[in-house]
Amino acid sequence: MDRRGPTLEDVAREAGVSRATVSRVVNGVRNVDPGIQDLVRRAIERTGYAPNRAARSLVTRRADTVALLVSGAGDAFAARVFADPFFGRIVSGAVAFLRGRAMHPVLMFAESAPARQQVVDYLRQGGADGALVVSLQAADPLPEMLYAAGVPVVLFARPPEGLPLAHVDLDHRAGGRLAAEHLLARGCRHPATITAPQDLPAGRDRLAGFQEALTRAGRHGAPAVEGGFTVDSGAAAMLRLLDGHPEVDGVFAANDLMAQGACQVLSERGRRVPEDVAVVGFDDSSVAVTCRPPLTTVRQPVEKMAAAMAELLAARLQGAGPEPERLLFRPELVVRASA
Amino acid sequence: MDRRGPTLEDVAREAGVSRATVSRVVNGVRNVDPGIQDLVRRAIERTGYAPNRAARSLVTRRADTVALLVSGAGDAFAARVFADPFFGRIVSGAVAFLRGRAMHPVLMFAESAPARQQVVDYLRQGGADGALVVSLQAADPLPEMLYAAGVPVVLFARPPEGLPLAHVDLDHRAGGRLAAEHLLARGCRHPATITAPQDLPAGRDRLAGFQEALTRAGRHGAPAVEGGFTVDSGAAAMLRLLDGHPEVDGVFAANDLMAQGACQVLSERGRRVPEDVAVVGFDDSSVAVTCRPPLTTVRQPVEKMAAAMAELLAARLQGAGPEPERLLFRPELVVRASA
DNA sequence: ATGAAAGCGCTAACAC
DNA sequence: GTGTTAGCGCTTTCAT
Repeated sequence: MDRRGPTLEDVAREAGVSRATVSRVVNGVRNVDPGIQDLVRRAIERTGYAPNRAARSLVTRRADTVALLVSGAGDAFAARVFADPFFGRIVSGAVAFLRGRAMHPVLMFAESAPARQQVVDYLRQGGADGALVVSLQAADPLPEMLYAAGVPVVLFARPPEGLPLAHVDLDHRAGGRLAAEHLLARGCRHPATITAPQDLPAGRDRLAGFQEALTRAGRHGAPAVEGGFTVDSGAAAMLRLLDGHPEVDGVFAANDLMAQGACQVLSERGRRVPEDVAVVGFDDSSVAVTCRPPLTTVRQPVEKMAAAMAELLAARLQGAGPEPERLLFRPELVVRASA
Repeated sequence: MDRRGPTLEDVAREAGVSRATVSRVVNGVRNVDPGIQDLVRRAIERTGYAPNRAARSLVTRRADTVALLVSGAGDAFAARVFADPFFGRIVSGAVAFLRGRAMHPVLMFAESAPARQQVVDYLRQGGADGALVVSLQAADPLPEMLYAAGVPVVLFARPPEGLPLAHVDLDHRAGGRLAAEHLLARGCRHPATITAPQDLPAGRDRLAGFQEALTRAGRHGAPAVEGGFTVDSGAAAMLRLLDGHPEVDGVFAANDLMAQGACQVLSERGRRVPEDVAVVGFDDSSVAVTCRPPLTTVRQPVEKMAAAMAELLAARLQGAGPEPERLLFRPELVVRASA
C-alpha cells in the first residue's frame, strides 16, 4: 500500500540539477536550457516520476479539477440518470471542453441530503476548483449551498429565484412555440399537450410557449395534462387526454419519454401516429429515434450548452470578473415520422 | 478567486488551543477533553473552517477518493454510457457502499487514448487512491496501464488474460443455461440465439451455457447469429434467423436491447411474442420493462456486484494482502411476458 | 490530555 | 538560465 513514488528531489539528483529546474521542466516554464530540459526529461523517464497532486495543489491553491454535479433526489437516482441520454450529452459536451484545458472532470451525484453535504464539503475542501451543476428538481438546495460556500458554480438551467449564479439555459418558451407551430402547420385542429412538472420553470415555459403560439393562431384553451417525465406518466396522461378529449389530433409532450408513452397508448387505442394523432416530443433523446414511429421533437443543443458552461466556469476560475453570466440557447425542431 | 479560507491555525487561535488539538478534534481522535472538544467545535463553527484536502493528503498519502472508471471507445461515448441503465446500477451499488466510508466516489470516462492517459495520470498523481473499472471493449488497454502504474484496481468482469487483478464477475455460463432451460420448459422445440460479440469472454460464456443446456436436453446445433449489443443489431440478427430458420420458436438474445430489436422484427413479420416465438433477454435493464411485450430476462445482481467491487478495493486500500481476489455471482431469471 | 516541532512534495520569489 | 529558500496547511511523533 505504500505507493510513495520518486519525488522531484529524486529526479533532480538523477539529473544533476536542482528541484526548481525539474519543476520548471515539468510545468513547461520557459527559460530552461534545451540541453538541460532533455537531461531532466530523461531522468523523469528513468525514475518514472509523477508529480504529487496534493503537494502541488497545496501551493498553487488549485486542484485543476472541476466537478460535474448531478443533483436530484430519490431512490435509484443514479439508475434514473443513467437511463436518460440527456446527461450523456451534457457530460460529453463538458468533458470535450475540459480535456485539453488540463482540467480533470469528475462526476459526482448529489441524490440525498448526506450526499449533498459530502459533495459540498469536497468542494469547500478544495477537492475541485468549481462545479458545473445539473439540477433535476425544482427546489434543489444544492445551488444555494454551493453559493453559500463560495464555490465557483455554473448551472445548467436557471438558478432559483434570487441566486446570482452563472448559468446556461434553453429558450424553453421558444421550444413550446416551435412544437405548436409545427402541429398547426400540419393541419392539426385539436392540439393538446402533456406538460412537464409545472413546478419547474422550464416546464411552465414550454407550456406557455405552446399556448402562446396557439393563441396567436386564434386557438384557445388546448387541453393540458401534467406528466412526470417518465414513459408511464406520458402513457397515463395520454389516456386521460383521450378520455376527456377524443377529438385530439395532435399532442405536444414536454419530453421524449412521455411522447413515447403517448405513442404506445395511441397505438393500443387504435389511433395511428401521425395520421390520426400527430405527436411532438422534446429533447431529441435516443428514444426519439428508437420510438415507433420515430419522434418529431424539439432539440436542445445540449453539448454546446454544456461546453459553454465549462467555458464560463473556466473563465471564472481564471479570474474573470465575478459578475455571473447568463447564456440563452435556441431550440430547433427535428422532424421525423411522428408529426 | 482567492478562496483561501480559515486554517487550522486560525481555529486554534480562536479556541485558545494548539493546532494539534484542533486536528485531533477534527479527525475524531480520542484523548481529547470533552470540554475542549466543545470549545474547538464552536470555534470551527464560528470560523467556518474546512480542512484543506491537499494539505491533508500530502501527509496522509491518501486522497480518500476512489475513481469509478468507465472505459471504452468511440464517439459520443458518454452518451452511449448514459443510455444504458446498466451503468446506473453499477454506480448506485458502488456509491452506496462508499458513502459512509468517507470515501468520495468520482466518476471518470476513458473513451480515447488521451483520455485514458489523463485518467491514469490522475491516479498516479494520487488524485484518487484506487479505481473501480468497468470496461466495455474486449481489448481494453486501461487495466494493463493501471496495473503497470501500480494503482489498486478492481474490475467489473474478468481481466485480460494474464493480468492478476481483483475482480467481480457474473457466472455468464449459468446465465446462458438459465435462458435455455426456460425456453425448453415452455415447450420450445426450435430455440435459437442472438449472441453477444464473441470476442468478449462473457459473450462466449453465455453462448456456451446456452448450448450446454440444450445439448444436455438432447438438442444440438441451435442456430446462432452474432449481434453487437444494440437494438439494430438485434433486429438484423432476428431477420437473418427468420430467413434461415423460419421454424424458430424461441430466441435467447444476449442482452435486452437486442431482444427488443428481435421483438420489433418479429411483430413486423407477424409473429406473436411469446405465442409464436418466445424471447429471453439478458440484463434486466429498463428496456426489459418498457419493451412490448415486457421481457423475460436473465438478471445480473449488478448493484451487489458493484458494492462488492468497492468493498474489495476498500479492503485492499486498508492494506489487506495484495493477492487479487475474485468474486463470482449467480444470475437469476426474471419472468415477464415475452417467454 | 496537550503542545512543540518536524516534515509531506511542491512552487515561486528571490538571488546569483 | 539556474539554484536557494521559504512556505502552502496539515498530521504526527515526541515531550511534557
